[in-house]
Amino acid sequence: MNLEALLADRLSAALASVAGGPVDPVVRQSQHADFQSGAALALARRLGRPPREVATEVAAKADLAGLATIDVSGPGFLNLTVDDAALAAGVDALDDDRLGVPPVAAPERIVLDYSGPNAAKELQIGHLRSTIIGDALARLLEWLGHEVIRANHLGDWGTPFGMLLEHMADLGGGENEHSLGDLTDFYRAARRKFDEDTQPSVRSGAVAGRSDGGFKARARLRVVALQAGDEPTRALWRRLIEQTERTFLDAYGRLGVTLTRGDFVGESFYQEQLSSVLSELDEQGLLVPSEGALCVFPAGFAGRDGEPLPLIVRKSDGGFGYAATDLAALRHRVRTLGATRLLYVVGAPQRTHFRMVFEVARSAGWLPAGVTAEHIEFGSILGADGKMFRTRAGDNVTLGALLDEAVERASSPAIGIGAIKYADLAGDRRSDYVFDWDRMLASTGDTGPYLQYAYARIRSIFRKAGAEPGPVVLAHPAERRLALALLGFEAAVHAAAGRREPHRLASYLHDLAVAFTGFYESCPILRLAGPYRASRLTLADRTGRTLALGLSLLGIDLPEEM
RNA sequence: GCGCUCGUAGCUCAGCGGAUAGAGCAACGGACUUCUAAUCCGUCGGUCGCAGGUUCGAAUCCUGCCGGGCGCACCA
Repeated sequence: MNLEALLADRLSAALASVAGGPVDPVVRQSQHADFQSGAALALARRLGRPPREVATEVAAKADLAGLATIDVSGPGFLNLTVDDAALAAGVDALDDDRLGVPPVAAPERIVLDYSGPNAAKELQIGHLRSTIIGDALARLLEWLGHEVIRANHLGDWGTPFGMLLEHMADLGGGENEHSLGDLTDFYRAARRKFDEDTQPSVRSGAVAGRSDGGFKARARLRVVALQAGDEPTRALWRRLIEQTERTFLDAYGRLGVTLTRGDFVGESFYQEQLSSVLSELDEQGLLVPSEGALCVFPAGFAGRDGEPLPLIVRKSDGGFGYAATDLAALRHRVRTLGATRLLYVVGAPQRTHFRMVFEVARSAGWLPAGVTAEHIEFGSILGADGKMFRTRAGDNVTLGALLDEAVERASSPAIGIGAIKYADLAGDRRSDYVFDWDRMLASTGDTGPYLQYAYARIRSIFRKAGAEPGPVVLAHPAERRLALALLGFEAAVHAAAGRREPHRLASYLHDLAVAFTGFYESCPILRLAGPYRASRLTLADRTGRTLALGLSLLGIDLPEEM
């Protein structure tokens, strides 16, 4: 049941009849009543009539029988107060698995690109937001009835693999798995060898020496071998990728993220499509040689010096960068996978990149009418000092270490990890946020534990309650407030999914928990007998269902007890 | 330099064209013989960065300025 939509429906009929055409009823929650509409104010101006007069006419024509009462207030607001009987019936009806929310009428096929860590590295805190936000959106959109194709765009290709594979070969070809046991150490060691090799060319080290001379050069050759399909090199590469995929899946499992191995489609997958990306762009006359590279110059992008900014499709050394891969992936997702909507959950700093990619794709005809691409950007996680969140030593924080600390501090995986996820999802994703253990683990306030606690109390009641829930009767103001909150679920889910803003759902759930806690404090249940007890049990039951469903859509677990 | 983005209560943030700007934290004062007090109730606290403009109405839209962040050709 969607109260707002129901009220808006009834009001828009009245508004249309007064205006002689469709008018957006703009029904919103209000402090002055359950809901309000300011539509008459705007309409009055259009009609050149006094606002209160228009409002009065709309109120008179609105058919709200059995649903709400309406009155004109202030300069011409329409205040709507929902009938208690309608509220009670609405809550009674929330007894199915979907809480009365129907699947969308027109499902889309959505490719949702998120997480995207780099192979051969552990997941870092830098991947946390993309993973958490992306997974919440995946769950939400899927639950609403869309077909969601999760795409974990792994960084499994490119220049760093030269040094990684060469280092791996030095260690004995990766025969022994534990050489990759700690990927962070492995990566660091390779990096160190690469950086410490200052020799300008391979020539001086060509005399098979024990010194590591020429590591850099060998790494470069290794990249060439990888891209040329050299089988021993490919075998090393596969081994490395398999190992890292295993560690990613472990981390996703711990985090409670729905990505599976089948969702892993790394950059390597698109390598054989790159030449045709190039040729199609060329056929359309979009490709421009510049300083040795092949570029597209989408309109409206200027660089530091005011010159047009290129999207570099092929580098001057003949290699392909991420722009080419992103274009290939986009084309593949539309053309082969048949997506009607592309979502990229990637940090805000890449905004320009995605604008350019989308613009070029449109020019190339890879984003036809009816297909949309959207960059779901998000801000950074900051430390208490307001700078990027790092360890004391200045290193990136690994996800494993972060989750360990969360579980230790909360002494419960569900609570610790839920706290991290909730903190990430509770604010506007575009804003940076400060990572603060004490705040996110607080049992009071807008936090995961607060919501989980409300749920645990409900479960506790039902462990003790003998009687069955019964029809809702609203007698206490706290019951009414809770009922109203319960009926706001559908609107919250649609707001969150429609704008790809999970915090709309998170903050709804917090409001619901607050309404429940108020009810819990002032409306005893177990002590009662008869219809009021049954009614309150129903209210508690619906709250529990809504919290459980809502939090599951955000990817947050709920303990039965706390 | 150009572009994008953000500046709301001491702190962390909602609100993004509508009625006296909301939460949480912190501070202060209350509430447990009562379904989990990991809770609740109350008080205190804001010229919504500054200045103009559009509008019946602006934290919300436009312009300028100040301040922070990010981006600006071969790393993704």
